[in-house]
Amino acid sequence: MSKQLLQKISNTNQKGVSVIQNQSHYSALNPAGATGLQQVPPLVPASPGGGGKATPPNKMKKTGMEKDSDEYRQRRERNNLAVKKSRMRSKQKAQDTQQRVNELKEENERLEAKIKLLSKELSVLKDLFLEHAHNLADNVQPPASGGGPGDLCHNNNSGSNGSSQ
Amino acid sequence: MSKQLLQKISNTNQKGVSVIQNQSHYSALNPAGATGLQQVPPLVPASPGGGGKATPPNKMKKTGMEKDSDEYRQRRERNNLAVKKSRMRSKQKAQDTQQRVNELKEENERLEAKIKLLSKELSVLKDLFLEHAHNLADNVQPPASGGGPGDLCHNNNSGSNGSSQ
DNA sequence: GGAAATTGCGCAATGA
DNA sequence: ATCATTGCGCAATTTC
Repeated sequence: MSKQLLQKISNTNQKGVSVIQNQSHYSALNPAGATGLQQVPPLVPASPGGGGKATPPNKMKKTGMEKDSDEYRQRRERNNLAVKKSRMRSKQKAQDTQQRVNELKEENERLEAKIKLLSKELSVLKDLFLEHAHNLADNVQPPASGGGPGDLCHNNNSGSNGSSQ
Repeated sequence: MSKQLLQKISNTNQKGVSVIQNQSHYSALNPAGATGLQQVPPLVPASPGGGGKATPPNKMKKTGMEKDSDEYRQRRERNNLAVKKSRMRSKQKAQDTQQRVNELKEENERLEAKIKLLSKELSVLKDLFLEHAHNLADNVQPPASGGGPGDLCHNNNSGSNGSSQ
């Protein structure tokens, strides 16, 4: 709502000379001379009438480049098609990329969850090891007395894994 | 990469004078047949697509909506600006998304590597456990004999995890 | 050199 | 009513 004032006023002239140059030929409205200040020669003058006003830069590659030309129309149509196709592709690509992001994010979460799980398992096992080590160090080796912490062989690990997914 | 630049340049320089160059091709003179490719007939039967707006004999809702109107010109200019801005953003967004994909891919690789590592660690520890259990089951419980596989207390685990990122 | 593909840009309809 | 989005066509340029 209020931040478009400083962009490219460069081409937005405001000196009073609105050089709005329509490169069309029709211009009964704006016959040459009105603006007087007219540069930027249209590469495609396409000036048909050629009456009095000389459109000097008649630099068309081919004679007969007029808009009514079959050649022209055909080319335009082809190009329009190509443009459409290209844009469609572009859009699709962007979409695919976005989807890729989603997939990757998902997988990322999965992987992190797995890491968490593995870390936990590892932690448990290590604790068990430490405990065992302590028992050994304390020289406490009761064959199978009370249900103390000496019962190391029971691995209460859940299904453990080994297979991913 | 350099295409845009060149384009811009071609449009602006060469004269040093920034002219608006309002390319309203097609227009009054443009006959109807130009492009029959119009799926959605606009409320205002303008000429084909793009900048086509003319069909001179037209009932615009607003008197003074003609091209020479100040109002019109102003609106157009504003819209052009908005369009440009929007497109810029769109492009930027696409770019960001692409970058995001790359980042995510990288992180995924990292995570997978970590998983691999953790899995390996876990595997080793489990093997140790099994071995120990075996020894117990075989009733082989040498207190601390030679450096056989019974040396369970050595945890060659490096710092490994604990910290993320 | 030529055809298809990109790209920047403007217009108009439409959405918010 | 204003700005933002989007589809479309044109033309210049690039790519093949």
